[in-house]
Formats: sequence, C-alpha cells, structure tokens
Amino acid sequence: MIDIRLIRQNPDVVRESLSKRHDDTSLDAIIKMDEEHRKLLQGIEALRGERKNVSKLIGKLERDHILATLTSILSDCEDPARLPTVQIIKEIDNFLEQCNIKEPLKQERDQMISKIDEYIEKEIRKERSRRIGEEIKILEEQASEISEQLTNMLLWLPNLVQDSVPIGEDESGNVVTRHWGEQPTFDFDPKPHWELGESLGIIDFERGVKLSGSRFYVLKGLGARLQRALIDFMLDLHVNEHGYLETYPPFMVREECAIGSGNLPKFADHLYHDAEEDFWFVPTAEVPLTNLYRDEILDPGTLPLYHVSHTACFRREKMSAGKDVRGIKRGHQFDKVELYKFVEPETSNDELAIMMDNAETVARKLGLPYRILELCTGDIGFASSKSYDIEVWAAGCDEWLEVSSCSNCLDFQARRANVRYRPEPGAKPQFAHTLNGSGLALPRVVIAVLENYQQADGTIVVPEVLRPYMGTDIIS
RNA sequence: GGAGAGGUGUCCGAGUGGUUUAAGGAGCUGGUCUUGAAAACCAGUGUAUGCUUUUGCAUACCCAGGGUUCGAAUCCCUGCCUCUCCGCCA
Repeated sequence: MIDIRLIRQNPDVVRESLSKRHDDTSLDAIIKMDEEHRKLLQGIEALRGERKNVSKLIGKLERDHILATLTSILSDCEDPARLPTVQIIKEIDNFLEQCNIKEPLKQERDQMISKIDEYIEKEIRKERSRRIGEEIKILEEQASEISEQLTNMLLWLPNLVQDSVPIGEDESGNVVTRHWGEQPTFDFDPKPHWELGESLGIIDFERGVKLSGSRFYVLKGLGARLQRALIDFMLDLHVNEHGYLETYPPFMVREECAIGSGNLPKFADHLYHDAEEDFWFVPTAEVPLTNLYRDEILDPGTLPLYHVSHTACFRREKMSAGKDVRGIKRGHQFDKVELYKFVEPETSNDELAIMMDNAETVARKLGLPYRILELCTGDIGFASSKSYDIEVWAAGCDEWLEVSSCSNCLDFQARRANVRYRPEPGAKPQFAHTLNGSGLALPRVVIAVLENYQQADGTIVVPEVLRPYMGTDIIS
C-alpha cells in the first residue's frame, strides 16, 4: 500500500510512478476523500470530547443519593427535562405515600424539592449528550463509508517503481542485463520435454487431464523423483549455504493474507478460493510468508529474517488461456521453492542483489544456462518496486523459461500486512522492507534439466549435484 | 461435529455501568544509595490517527464487528481465536 501521507504531500511522485506503469488510476478522488475523511474525524473527535465531559458531569451528579432517588422516581416520566416543578413535587409525594412511612421521609422530601433545579439541569445535560451522540453517529457513518472507499482505492494502487527501473510498455521492454553459461549443442534434434517425458514414462499428461482437466499432469517414477531431488537440493542449498530458515506454511490462507501480499483485491481472478470456508489457495509461498509477522512489532536486532519455503502453488491462469498449453510449463498447480526476506529499509536493494545471487546459484550448480532480465515499468509486478527475472534456457522447446522473479517490495507489503520493527530499543516502530524471489520454480527447472541434459537415445543425464538426491546418474 | 470455559498493556493479573485517567505485581529504562554489585527507594515505560510541530493537545484502541445507554473493559447479539472433555480422523 502506498502511504496516504505521501499521496497527500507529494502526489506527483505517485502520479509519475503510476504513469510509468501505464496505470491510469487518478489520485484526485483519493486526495479528496482523504481530505473529507480528516475533516469528518476532526468533527467527530470534538463532539466525542464534549460528550465525554458532559457524561462525566452527569456521573458525578448521579452519585448524589438524593438526586439518584429523584431520578428513579421520575424515570417513567416522558421528557424529564421539561417537567413542571409542580408535577415533580406531586410525583415525589406519590412516591412517599406509597412508601407508607411519612415522618422520617419528610426531611428527604424537602431535600428532594431543594434539588429539583439540579435534577432538571442534569436531565438537560442528558438530552444534550444524547443529541451529540446522534450527531456523532451520523458523522461516523459518513466517515466509515469514506474510509472504506479510501482504503479500497489504496489497495488497488500498485507500488512505486524505483527510478532505476527501465521504462517500457510491456514485457518487450525488459532489459537483458547478463548471461551465464553456454547453450548446449546437440548432434541430433533435441526434443521438447513433453516428448521426452512421455517416452520415458515419467510425465503422464493424459491421466493428469483425466483426474483434473487441462493444465494438470502426473509425474511418475524418476520424473517425480527428479522434482523431489530438486526440492531437496534447493532447500539444502538455501538453508546450509545461504542462511535461510526452512519454513513450512499453510497452503490455504485467510483473505487478509492475500490482501497483505497484494494479490487481493485486484487479482482475485488469478486465485482459487474455497467459498465454504473462505480460504484462498496460495499462488506462491510469498503470500503466507508476507503475513508471518503480520500485526507484529519485531524487536531491535531481529532483522534481517530469511525464510525459504517449498510449497505447492495454485493459479487459475485465466488470463493466460491458450498460452503455453503444451507440457508442464504452465499448470494450475506447481511446486516452488520460495525465498523471502524481511529487512531494514536501508539494506533492501543490497539484499535484493544477494537474493538474486542465491537464486542464480541454483541454476549455476545445476549447469543450466540462464539470462537475467531487468523488468521494465510496464511489466513489473503490482507489489514490486524493482524486479529481476531469471530465465533458464530450455533446448527442446527452444526458449528461455522464467524460473524466478526476485523483487524488492519496499514497505508496500509490510504496510498492508502491518509488519513493523523497532530499529533501536525505545525507538518508534517502522515498516520493514520485504523481498521475495523464487529459488526456483520447479516444473520449469525440470523442463530445463530434461531438455538440456537429453541424449540421442532419449535418456537424460542427471546433473552432478542432483545425483546424491536421485540415487542414479541417468534417467532412462 | 457435540458440550463447556475463556480472550484485559511486554508478561502475569484485578476489574459486573460513572474519580478506571485500566488496580496490583513482574519485566524493562533512568535516577538515588554503594568501592562495585545486589537489595531497597523514586521516576518513567504502548499503538494509531489528527491538530500544533519547541513544549505539547485531542481522539480511538481491554480479540473483531454491531447494539443498548447521557455514559461500556463491564450489559446484549454476531463472528474469530484459544483451552478442556466427548465423537471422528491421517
């Protein structure tokens, strides 16, 4: 979420970022609502203060025994603030008569009569307080309606992009900044993974479709084993060599978690949702991880926090209908190892570079050639201020596959999920910065391994680092 | 799924309609004392928003959202969560 104070004080900075993203949301309505909201709040607070004081006075008066008796005697009368004195006296006499004991109460009668003016004053105060209450209620209704609209509009605003992000219309504007490794050459025609997988009997498309429909597949035998080996390898690498904490989160989360990460409300149609229990299926571990420390203030010295999670990811892929329908490149369910960091604001761009290297290390150790893309303003994600993609080369389908996208979200998600930290003991809490990146997405790494390590006879050489996990050096 | 109990500050914990401006204790920070430490004593110790921006001031927050009331931590309704017992289950 963008800080409303930034929009208030420096709207042009936000406008510029929006226009770079080709987001045509206007800030005018937001600014106007914010102004109106604050004006209402001021009115409400003043009225509440007044009511508080009046009520306090009433409380003091009601602690007076005589006044309290008088109040209870007259509690059935309508409009007590406007009762004529004569009638009040009559009611007092009625009451005393009902009590049947006349003499000892005579004194009390005089006391009551002497306090009639005070009583009336008190009732007038009550009436005034009641009227203030009504006024407050009206204003509160207005304020909460505006506040709800305002919050909702803010939730639809994408993060600011950093100045270093290249300007561009769409994915064609992304900039290739680096390459690593050599694309493999073959003395035969390299096959795509769907052919290899089928002929090796390790990917079963037909039965996947039978079970769950298009974009589902079944991994079997060494195919399933390969994916598991990759997961173990990646987790071990990030835990043992990069200092991440292995973390197993829920795969279904509450709505507020998906709001916290930035997936809701804007991208509801990308997510699976269980209507009965109102759970959202995670499209990436980023969603639960963002919310690990929601509504917390982390103690000084706690940051940075590094988490790595292997989860299944569920995506409706409605927007990509008809795209990448062959093979296992784009499914509704896939596994991913995700890197996530909570860091202090000053360090977040450096941390992004480190995270990139952590993710790249996976590809390097697997011997998969890759290139790095700096995402442009037209293609960068909603929550991100700066993103790099890692694409590995897949020799069979002859394309670069996105296997990771590493992003610095600044305080955008932390603000939504209310994740704060205290820089020093006693210092004011601040929003943390969050970063996320795949390290890496599994099916696409499986594709790259199968296609790049294939041999003329259709068998696959297992990359060196995976052999301890695979228990074999060839998939045949 | 059934029955019951509960949710108060950093923590423990009191509080059944109004000096609660949330008691008391612990912790933490600072100070006094001490050669030093401990103990004791004194003081301070939340978050958010708005207004002033030097000091401040105001409002809200006792799980969340509604309601009753002049006034709600307290009473009523709904939801969420935790615990105990039973049932079921991996």
